[in-house]
Amino acid sequence: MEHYFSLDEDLQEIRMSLNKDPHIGKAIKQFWGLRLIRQDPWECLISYICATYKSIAAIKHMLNNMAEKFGEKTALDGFEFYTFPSCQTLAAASEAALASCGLGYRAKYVLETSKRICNEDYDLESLRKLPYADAKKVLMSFSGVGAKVADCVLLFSLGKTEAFPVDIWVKRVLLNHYADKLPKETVQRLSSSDSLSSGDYKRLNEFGVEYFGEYAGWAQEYLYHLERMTV
DNA sequence: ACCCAGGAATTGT
DNA sequence: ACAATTCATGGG
Repeated sequence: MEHYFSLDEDLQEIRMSLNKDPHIGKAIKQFWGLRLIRQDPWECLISYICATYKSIAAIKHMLNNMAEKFGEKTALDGFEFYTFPSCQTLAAASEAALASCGLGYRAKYVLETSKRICNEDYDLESLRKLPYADAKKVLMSFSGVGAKVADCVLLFSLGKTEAFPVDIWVKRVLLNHYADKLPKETVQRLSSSDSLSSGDYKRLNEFGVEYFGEYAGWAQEYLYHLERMTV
């Protein structure tokens, strides 16, 4: 349990190294109790593949559906729940059955990635040993996994604290509070467009990693939560 | 009915 | 390399 909530990390050092400006200072102060979870990489990978271009409420619904349909029913302290389905189970599922959980076009990605991990008996934990950039390339070779999903898995499951996932909320943070530190033409393009090209993702991601350093992922979480509370 | 969502793959330039 | 388009579905 301590491991799951990252309670062994040196929070003092992390907070100090991240406190580079008043805005993140405010976020750190407001979310003093924030922890990074360490999720199982398989569950994390599939969850974030499903999460692409979906609202958080809809994501919860999808994952519940998948667990009820493909997971195992277990009980703990009299509380019943369903485990997250194994890659063998999902690899054997039909695309239609996955789609009916609310996955839509993501069903194909989940199926392809499940089959590959199952067939190759791929151990996602082995990515821990690779440097951030190398592990990211491997993850992005799976179906349905782009830079954002890869960064989430690296941060939440594989201990890469320098990973800096850029979703629409982090994009808003950077535009609203860090525009003066970004290239002018990038800021202009981002504020006039709703989507994020792969090139601009890379620019924002690299800004985060360079500006906040080896704990950029923690910075992302502080900023993300502040932005969501502020709206 | 309408709008957009913790983006990625595909196609066009 | 980079920009535009498409993608299926649910919750607010």
